[in-house]
Amino acid sequence: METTAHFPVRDYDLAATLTSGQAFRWRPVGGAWVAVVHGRWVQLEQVAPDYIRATVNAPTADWSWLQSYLRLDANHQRMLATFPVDEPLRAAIAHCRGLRLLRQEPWECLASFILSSTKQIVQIQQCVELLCERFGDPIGQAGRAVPCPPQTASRPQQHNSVAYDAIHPALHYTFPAAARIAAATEGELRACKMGFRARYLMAAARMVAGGELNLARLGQIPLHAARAELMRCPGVGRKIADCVLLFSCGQDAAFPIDVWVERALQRLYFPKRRARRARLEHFAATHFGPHAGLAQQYLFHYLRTGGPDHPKNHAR
DNA sequence: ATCCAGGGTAATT
DNA sequence: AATTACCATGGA
Repeated sequence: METTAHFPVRDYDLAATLTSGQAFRWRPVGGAWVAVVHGRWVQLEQVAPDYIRATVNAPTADWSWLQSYLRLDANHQRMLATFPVDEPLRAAIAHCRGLRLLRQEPWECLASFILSSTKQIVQIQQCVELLCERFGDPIGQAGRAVPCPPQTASRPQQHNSVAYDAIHPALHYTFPAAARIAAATEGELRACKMGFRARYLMAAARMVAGGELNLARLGQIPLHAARAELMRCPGVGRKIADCVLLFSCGQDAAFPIDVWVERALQRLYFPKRRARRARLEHFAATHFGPHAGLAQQYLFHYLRTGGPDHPKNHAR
């Protein structure tokens, strides 16, 4: 049993994947990335283009939880080969070939994206972290128990992770279970800066904790059925439902359309006249193939970090 | 200061 | 069947 494991990879850009707006708890620490996954503290580092090193805080024989999370069994080349050959996708893939999808824990993913509406990614990160600090369980990097978080744990230095981990290397929190959120009050949730989303999160937590909404089933039923199931939650529309299905349920045809992707589809595929949302949804469902969700992630990442619309490229 | 952010909902046109 | 206001909050 080891606390370190090495995973051979090909076309896996760890940094791009962990910062592409699908997961919100990864923080840079030196050249590595730290988060809590499946209740365990874990540090990941791309030690070479074809190797990812994982370090955990307790001797571990079974790494399947991490292999699943990183989707290490996915055949990335084959997935890219299913894409239609068009210029926007070609440019997006050329910009970052190793962008991957993760398979996160469904409840964490659902809760996080309920908090995402009309928020910037940095804001979502802060909100999620605050939620974990208030309602999650403290765990230690070194595997030792963390008896009591410091009194000011609610705002540990703005989450500047590098400095923070150097000073308090052991302080991390699990993502709170649905039952824990359901047992809180809406006021306590609002104190985590989630505003009007507190009511939505509470409702979803009760549905999940009460067994009324079975997240584990969402990956095994047709996409449209899974989507409808998630949209029973107040505050969860098609976009958030598709995010949860794509980022945590392995529904690879799910295609969340946010403001960035909508602009991309509009400008790149319907430059002449304005296409309605329903038109874009139909186009996405028919044009990009069985791995449409990955294509969506490529367009999103490209537009946000280097595409023609990016500020650094002085474009409009 | 004003605008906008990985939206959703209910109220108006 | 389409727009519009509103929801809290913080960063740009």
